[in-house]
Amino acid sequence: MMGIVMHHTETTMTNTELSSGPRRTRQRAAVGAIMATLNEFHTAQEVHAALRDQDNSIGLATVYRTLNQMADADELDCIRTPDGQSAYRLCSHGHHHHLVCRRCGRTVEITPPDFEQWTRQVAAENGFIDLDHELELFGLCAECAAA
Amino acid sequence: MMGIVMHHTETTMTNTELSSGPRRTRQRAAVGAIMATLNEFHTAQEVHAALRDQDNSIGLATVYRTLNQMADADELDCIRTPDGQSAYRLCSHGHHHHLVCRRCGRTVEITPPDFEQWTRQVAAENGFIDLDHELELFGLCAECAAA
DNA sequence: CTGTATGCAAACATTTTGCATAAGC
DNA sequence: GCTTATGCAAAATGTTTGCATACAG
Repeated sequence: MMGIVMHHTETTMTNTELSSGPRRTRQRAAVGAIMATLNEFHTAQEVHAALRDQDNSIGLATVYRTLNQMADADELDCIRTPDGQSAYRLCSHGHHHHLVCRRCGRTVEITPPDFEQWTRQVAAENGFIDLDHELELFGLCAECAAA
Repeated sequence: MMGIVMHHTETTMTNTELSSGPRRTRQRAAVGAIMATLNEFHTAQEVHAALRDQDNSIGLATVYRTLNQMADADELDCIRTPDGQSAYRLCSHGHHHHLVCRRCGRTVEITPPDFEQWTRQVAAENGFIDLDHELELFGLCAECAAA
């Protein structure tokens, strides 16, 4: 973690970080493809099961790794479901937020007025940088409320 | 779970559910007391550790059970932290939100303008009831940014 | 005394990680 | 041919549960 000195004379990775992202593998393509077809949030387990069901099974760990990476790369949005699982969805066009039914999981996209701008202002006022935020509303949708 | 018929002639619990809530035990009092002193969200593990530190140690499972029960009884608010733990806080009268440094944990209380009112409006527009929400901002505070 | 609450340890579920192997570039 | 990605199984994590015991009412 500290003070490790590398003594080998030359690395193979010559050019300055032209490494150009992750390698294109069947598994990564499969995850990307299936995420493209899903419009709601889904857990890693669900994605894994869905791939298995379409005879394109890949390792569960790989699903977790890939989803994490895609989320880190801002390709996916990630939220925590009320029961504590991570759920992912294709990240379209800048952050957005959701109104989620805590029973059936139905989600509605919402856009708070002036929200992003307000977060920047608050952060600036308090000397914070490198801002991120999390905003979700939870409730019972009409159907679940009726049932 | 179903169809279990009790054959003993009389139960001890005579009157119609005058059971009057949970029993008052040292452990439950300890959890209640410590939650009363905390103004931020804290996980079960943190509560357990805090009690141990003040030589009032109780079982971890009991902490989980008690917090769950208090949350079910609407005595505590519960959120999920970004890393997937449940965090509890005394259920106060009008929610507030925070700007949290993701390095040192320093928190600043923030009050989005018209936020609660806006959430009610959005929920109503979408037929959602029994609303709850979660809003936190994360960033690097000035000190941590300098370091 | 009766039944609920506790503590402990084991069970559980979800997610992460170590390591040998396969595969991309 | 380097090096990254994968799969598997094991570890780690956070939480819940079964059961014998302690204790509140």
